[in-house]
Parts: sequence; structure tokens; C-alpha cells
Amino acid sequence: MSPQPARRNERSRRAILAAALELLAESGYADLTIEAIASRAGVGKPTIYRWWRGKGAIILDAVVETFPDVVELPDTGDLRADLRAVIRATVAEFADPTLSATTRALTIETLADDDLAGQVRDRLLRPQLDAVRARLESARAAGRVRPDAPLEQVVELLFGPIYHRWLLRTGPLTEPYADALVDLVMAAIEPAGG
Amino acid sequence: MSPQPARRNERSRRAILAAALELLAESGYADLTIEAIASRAGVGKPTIYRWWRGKGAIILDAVVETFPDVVELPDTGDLRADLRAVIRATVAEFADPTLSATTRALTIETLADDDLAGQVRDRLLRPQLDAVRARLESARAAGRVRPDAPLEQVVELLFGPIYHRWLLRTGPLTEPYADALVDLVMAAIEPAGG
Amino acid sequence: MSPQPARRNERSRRAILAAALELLAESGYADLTIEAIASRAGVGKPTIYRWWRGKGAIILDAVVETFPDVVELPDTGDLRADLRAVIRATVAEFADPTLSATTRALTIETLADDDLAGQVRDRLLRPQLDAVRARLESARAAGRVRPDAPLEQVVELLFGPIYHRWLLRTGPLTEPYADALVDLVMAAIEPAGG
Amino acid sequence: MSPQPARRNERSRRAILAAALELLAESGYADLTIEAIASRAGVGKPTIYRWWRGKGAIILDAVVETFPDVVELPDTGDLRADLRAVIRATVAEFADPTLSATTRALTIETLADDDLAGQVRDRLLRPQLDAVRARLESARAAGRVRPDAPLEQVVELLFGPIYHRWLLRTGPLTEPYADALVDLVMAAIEPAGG
DNA sequence: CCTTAACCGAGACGGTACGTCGGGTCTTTGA
DNA sequence: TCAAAGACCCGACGTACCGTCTCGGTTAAGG
Repeated sequence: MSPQPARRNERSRRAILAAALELLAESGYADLTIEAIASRAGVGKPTIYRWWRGKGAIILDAVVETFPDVVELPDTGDLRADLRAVIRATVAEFADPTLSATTRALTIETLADDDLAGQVRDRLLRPQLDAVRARLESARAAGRVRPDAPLEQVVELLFGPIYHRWLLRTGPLTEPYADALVDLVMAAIEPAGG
Repeated sequence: MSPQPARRNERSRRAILAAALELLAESGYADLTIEAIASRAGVGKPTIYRWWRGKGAIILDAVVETFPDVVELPDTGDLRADLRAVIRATVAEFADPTLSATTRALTIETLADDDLAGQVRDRLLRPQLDAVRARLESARAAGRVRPDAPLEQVVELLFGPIYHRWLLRTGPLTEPYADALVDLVMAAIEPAGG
Repeated sequence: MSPQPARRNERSRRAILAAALELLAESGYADLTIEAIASRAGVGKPTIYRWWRGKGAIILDAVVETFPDVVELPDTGDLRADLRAVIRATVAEFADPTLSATTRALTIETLADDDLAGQVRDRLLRPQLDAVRARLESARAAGRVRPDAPLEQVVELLFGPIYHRWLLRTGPLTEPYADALVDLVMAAIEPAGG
Repeated sequence: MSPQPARRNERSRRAILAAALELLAESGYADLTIEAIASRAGVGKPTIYRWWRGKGAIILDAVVETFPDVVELPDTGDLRADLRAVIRATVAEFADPTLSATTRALTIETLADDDLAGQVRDRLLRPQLDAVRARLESARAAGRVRPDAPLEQVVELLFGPIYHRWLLRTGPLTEPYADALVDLVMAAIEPAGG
């Protein structure tokens, strides 16, 4: 009934994921159709529908497989420097046209599919968010962060503005912007007597 | 060549905008087609295409016209209280299923159309963001905000996390969340000797 | 209620008929739309619908007005020569690309509208057919045609094959063809002892 | 590139042709739309466009398939009787409302599409015309027809007037008419000494 | 090694919606 | 006061993809 992963054609799987990313980079979301992916990958449409629920699932798999390593947060003891590193990298990703196109496509699919939204959150973002949260916890243990700071929300305080600016084009996504953002968040969480 | 607004049928215009919002509330973005809007509004498709570029433009017009009054920020002298009011209201909007469906649809269209993105930013969001920014400026003049705080980014620090949580479903959109968010931002901008 | 012919704009009337014939000659029936006629004539569509039922009626009026004079059949006493003259002229009309395009358009409209068919028959064809019939009658009176020949059908025997060949492209429409046709019909109607 | 006939769905093909003829018989050419055919046949529009160029091609296929057997001309030795049989049958076809509606539709399409005109001529009419011509040739060989009679034109002399009368409604399409037509043509081709 | 069953490519299928064109009507505007 | 201009409602156009289905052909597992 349901397909047997053992029989799966690895060549086709790779070709489909690659085709999806290529098409996104070349023509954007508007031209990303299942038919185009199948044609580019040299694959029949049923092969795609056998293994994925739709475009969103393909893009998610492609992204997870192509950019597998979450930024491993350094713990240099200097929280501000460590956050700068990760926020600068994140801002750069959103500023990059190709990566941005992919994220844009994935976000569109996510907005129309709750299931997919959960998977994107858990498989793609959670590791990144958790790593930052862990870094914040270690900083709090070291007395560099107010003991009562709600760390989950602090993480969102770091990443949320980037999404806002990317989504609504309210300003440039540059390094100075990233640094200023980190400074603002640092000011919010530093112990009173800083 | 291009249509003459003077000749426009006001009844049709209203019916189209209303139909779009109704369909969104009832069936969500997936079932929001131009044909469905035309049919519900008792209007021909060409009448829609004569005046709008696509679904996104219709939704934007509908939202702007239906929810015209941006929250008029109070200036009670108590910045924290004033921000709580506006952030609570914003969080409530994103938590509301109907409004959220509309925002979701508009965001999808925005992600696929740069032109539309600019219009959404300028016509829909800018007034709100500017109002908050103005309140922050008056607070800064009153010495309640650090003189070097980058107010544009502070505004995004307030709204960005809400978008993040709404987009990625990383947590509930509740009043306590709103208040905690305001507290974090206040901590980031209060004068050192607060 | 119904339009008053006295008030009719003669300039518009002429422009519409001319535009119809021009468009037919230039682009053929496929591009002959009421909108194109209106635009070419510098006239609004309602002005057309006020005075004509549709494209067919316009073309009929245009043809009747532009080619008003039915071939005046000579009566030289030589029936064969007289018929040759009229049949040659008719064959030449069907062979002419411009006239053929007009006839084609009118025939299409005729096939889809019984009312128009009657008008085309009575206003456009009847004079021609009756003239030939009258010539045949005078020939019969002179003893050149069998007394029992059904003249109405003889007229159709002359013109029918031309329509057949034009409609079904079963052969060229040339002078030799016209002459051979006349000879055949003459053989059918000459008195036995010829 | 072009569709593979081997994969074609025979059930759909039949349903489409049947639907076209039914709609023509019921509502006439004005209501014969591709959408109506698709809907009646329970078929998607693209399935129609995949296999046919337009309405004309469908009707032609339907007619060829539904009325496949050309009247097999008898050769009783009595040419007049044989021609009466075929001309009576032809006149009856044009007089029949359903068949006439089909012919009317096909003629309209034919007038607007040269390609189709050739196909109608070759696939639908040619066999019939050739059969009559063959009968005339055998009669000529038997000395019943003038040796110099242009047989191709004689065939058109038989069928042309029927088209003329049908197209222009110049008279009734009845058996006496058919017989009188045959008599006229016989008079035109019989050897001089009868 | 051979069978056999699953996946594979290919693409036709019934559909839905697209964005456009033209039909015929109705309203506004200007001369 | 009438006609120009053109917006309107409507329906059909021909196309693009959707997701499903039916084909042989190939391939890899299991006997």
C-alpha cells in the first residue's frame, strides 16, 4: 500500500531535490511547479507524489539535506560576541538572494499548510533556536544574564526582528543592523548592575 | 487605455472587497480564487482584472478599507502602559482566527510580489509603526528612553517577535506573552540609571 | 422607444458599413468583431446595436449599398452568349479574394440566422436570379428553350454548381469553367430538335 | 510532444463525438461550445484540445464515424433511375432537420477554415462524388451519355443546385424537386439522338 | 539464476482556475 | 437630446497545472 523505502530510487530522490532548488534559484516560486520539477529531474510526477505531499515538503527536505549543519554556536565566554556571530550569519542568509528565494517559497507553503509549518519549525529552526537558547542559559549560569529573563522569548527577540525586516522590507539586512540588534537585546537581558 | 476611475461602479467595488474577506473567513486562502470572488460578488472577472492586479491587491484594499483606523496610541506619560496597550491589541489580532486568515493570505501574496510588499508596508503597516515610533520619540524627549536607542529598530523589536511566533507557531499569542515582550523591550531602552 | 431614423447620423452609418468591408478585406471573418467595427468606425457599440441586429445585417447592408447594380442581363437574342456574360461575371466574383471573403462572411451569418438568410435571398440574390429567369422566359417565348423547362430550377442549375465549387473547393473558378457550365445548361434546355 | 494515439481513451473519444452530435441536434450551432461538449461528455477541455483543433474537426470526425457508408450507387443499367435514387437520398438528407443542423455547423466551420474545408471535401464528400462520377463513366461507356460530357462538372450539376436551394432557401427540398433535377441533368448529357 | 513484484518513466486523464476576448446592455458625458 | 465612449455582466475561449490513473520497462530481492 504505502511505498517501501527500501526500494526507493536514490538517484531520483536526489534529482528531485536538486531540481527544486535549482528552479527556485533560477525562476523563483512562481515557476516552481511539480511538473517543472519532474521534468527537470527526469522523473514522472507519480514518483514525486509517492514520496512527498507537495512542493513544501520537497523544499523542506531539500533545504534540510543541502544545508544540514546548523551554525554551531561558539561559547567564548563573551555572549555579545557569540550572538553577533550567529545573528550576522542569519542576517546574511536572509540577505542572500538565492537563500532568500528558498526561504520565501518555504514560507509561502508554510503559511498554507499547518502540518508543514510544524515540520519546518521542528526540523529546520528548532536546532538553531535551541542552540541559541542553550548559549543564553550558560550565560545566565555565569551571571551574564538577568536570572528572570524569559529565554524562550529572548531567542525570539533576536530572530523576530530579522523576519520582520525580511518580510516587510522595512530596511536593509546588513552587518551593522545585525550588531545593533544584538546590542539592543543585550541591553534587555544584562543584569541590572551590568 | 487605462480605465477611468470616474466611471467606476462603486457597488461592484464594494461587493468585490466584501466577497474577498468573506471567502477568506469562511474557507481560507486555498479556496480564494478570482472566480469565486467574482461569483460571490455578482461580478464578471474582467471587472476585477480591470481594477486590480490580482488577489493580493484586492485583499490589501479590502483590509485597508475595512480596518481603516490604526490604533491611536495613547500618550498617558506611562510608556510601558501605552506599549502594552498597542502590543496586546496586535497580539490579539494575530491570535484571532479570522484576522489571522486574512493576514496569512496577504503575507503569501506579499512574499510572491515585491510590488505588493511595498504597498502593504506603506499603506497598511507604516502608519502603525510610525505611531509607535512617535510615541517612543516623545518618551525619549521626556527622558524615559536612552538617548542613543535606535528607535526604528526598537519598533521592529516590538513587532518582530510577534510575527516570528505567528509565522512559526513557536508559542501561544496571549496577553501575558504580550506583556512580557513589552517588559523585555522596555529593559532594552530604559535609561541606564532607570 | 425604437430609434427614429430621421435622427440617424449618416456619417456614422457610412463609417460603420465601410469599416465592416475594410476589416473583412484585410483580416477576414475571424477578426471581424463588433468591437473592431466600432473602433474602426470611431463609433460606440450601442450605436451599432441600435441600428443593426448583428454582423450579418451590417455586411448585408454594406454589400447592398456598395454593389448596388445587379448585372443588367443583355438580351442580344443569343441566349448562350447572354448567359455566358452573366455566369462569367458571377464566377469572377466568387474567384475574387475580396468579394469572396465578403460572401464567405455573409454565408456564415446566413447559416446561423434564418431571418438574415431570407433577407440575403430577397435583397441580394433575388434580383439577379429573377433577371436570369426573365431572360430565360423571353428565350422560351422565342422558341429557344423547351416549353416544359422548369425555369426556376434552370436558374439554380446555373448558379448552384458555382456555389458548390466555391464552397467545397472542388475545382478552379475560371472562364472556361463558366463557359462549360453554360454549355451544359444550354444542352439541358434546348428544344429537342435544336 | 504530440500526443500518442496508443494511449488514447477510446471511451472519451466516443463520448465527445456523441456529445457534439447530440448538442447540435438539440440546440443547434449557437449553443455548441467546447465547454458544453466537454461537460456533456464528462471530459476535461484539455482532453478535447489534445486531440482536435476545434469544433469543426470534432463535427467532421463525428459525421464520418456516425454515417460512414456512402450511398452505394446501384448500377441497374438505367442511369436515370440510379441517379434518382442517389439524388432523392441526398435531398432527403438536406431536408432532415437534424442532419441539416449538422451540415450547417460543418459548413460554417468549413467557411472559416481552409484546412478543414479540404478535409471535409476529401473525407466526407469525395467518396460520394466519385461514386456518382464512376456511374456516369460506366453509362458513357454504354453509350448512354454524350462522349464529350465533362463528367466532373456533371456531378456538380447534380449536387450544386441542392446546395444552392439549401443554402439560400429558394425552394422546398422534396422528391419531385429531386426528380426534376435529375431530368434536367439527364437532358444535358444524353446523346443527341436520344 | 530466475521469478516477480515494486518502483520507475511517461504521459493521458478529469478537473479547476487562470487571464483574455468579445457579446450585448446600461450609464455617464459632452457636444 | 442623442450619440460617443466605455464600464458593466456574462460566458466561452484556449492554456497551465493539479493530483490520479494506467501503461510497459527496468531493477533489485528472494527463492
